[in-house]
Amino acid sequence: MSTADRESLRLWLRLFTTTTLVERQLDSALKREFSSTLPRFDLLAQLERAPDGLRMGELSERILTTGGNVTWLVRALEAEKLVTRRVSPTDRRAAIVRLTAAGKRHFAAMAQAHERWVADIFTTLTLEDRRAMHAQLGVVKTRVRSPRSTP
Amino acid sequence: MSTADRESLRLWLRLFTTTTLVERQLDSALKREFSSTLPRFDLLAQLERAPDGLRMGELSERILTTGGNVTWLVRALEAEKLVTRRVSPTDRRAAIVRLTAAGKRHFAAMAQAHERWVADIFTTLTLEDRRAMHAQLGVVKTRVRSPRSTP
DNA sequence: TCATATTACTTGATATTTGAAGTAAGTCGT
DNA sequence: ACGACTTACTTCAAATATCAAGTAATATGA
Repeated sequence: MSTADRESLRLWLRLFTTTTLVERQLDSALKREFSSTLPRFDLLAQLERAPDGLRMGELSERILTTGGNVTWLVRALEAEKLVTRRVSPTDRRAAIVRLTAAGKRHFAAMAQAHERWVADIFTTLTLEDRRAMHAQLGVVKTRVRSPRSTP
Repeated sequence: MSTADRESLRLWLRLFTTTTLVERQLDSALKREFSSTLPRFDLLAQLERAPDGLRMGELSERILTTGGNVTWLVRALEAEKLVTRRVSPTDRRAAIVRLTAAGKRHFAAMAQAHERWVADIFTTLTLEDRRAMHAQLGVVKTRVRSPRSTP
């Protein structure tokens, strides 16, 4: 194993640990303050950005989870009247999920707190560092999305 | 919300997405090639580094998971003869987990492949970038471990 | 225009993870 | 050396996530 490989491994371990720690912190804060969770928050965040709603499949791609899980999440959110689901007018197989007015309000409140928490964590980095890291992660992300010789 | 906050959010989203994508890729490769999973691999990796074994509590801290989950994982690995569990001679409440010879062999094979996969993903970054990111993540990690005004 | 894919989603069985009790063993102060 | 904490772990139930079918609707192509 070369030095470069070792550095990659070190980086990956730290990336994983750090992300997990941040994730836990945000998730437990959402639980504590809003009785919600990060996956629910992420799903709502996707819908917030899509005024015309999203299909189940689009949701599962965007929040990186399986279809079955999205069905489960949406069912729960629907029961709480935060989202609605209706059949697509152009494709009767597809279901289109949208935020309700209550969902928007609820999300807005969570988003504000979430933003504060995230900002508080990452302000330990300079703006420049954050931008650099964002760019570098972009490279990795692209690489993983289009694996070459990889697994 | 300031620009700085927006940058933090952007960074966090990308951090989360990228990590999740890498995680899935590694996990599915481990499944495919070794019928294993990332959590199992991580647990074995901790044991590999600890020739004298680790207590259940130490394991759960290191792999960032709950005690109940470690009990579950260790039970499964024990059933496959990859680890052993014995009562600590100095503290009869504590269980000490160690790799078996078979466990070491099995881990070595996985580790080699795992390393290749990780290297393959992260070599898209220059060595310098990897080191920089590692250092920056270190700052964030420290920050999350000792939350100030945060959640 | 019909048979054959393909796509979009749901379902149900499993697997995994968490979280809150519960149990047993140590520690501490008196 | 006793009672009241603390610690180390396990258990069990509930919450989440995955995976493999299954169902229905749409597309494709002879």
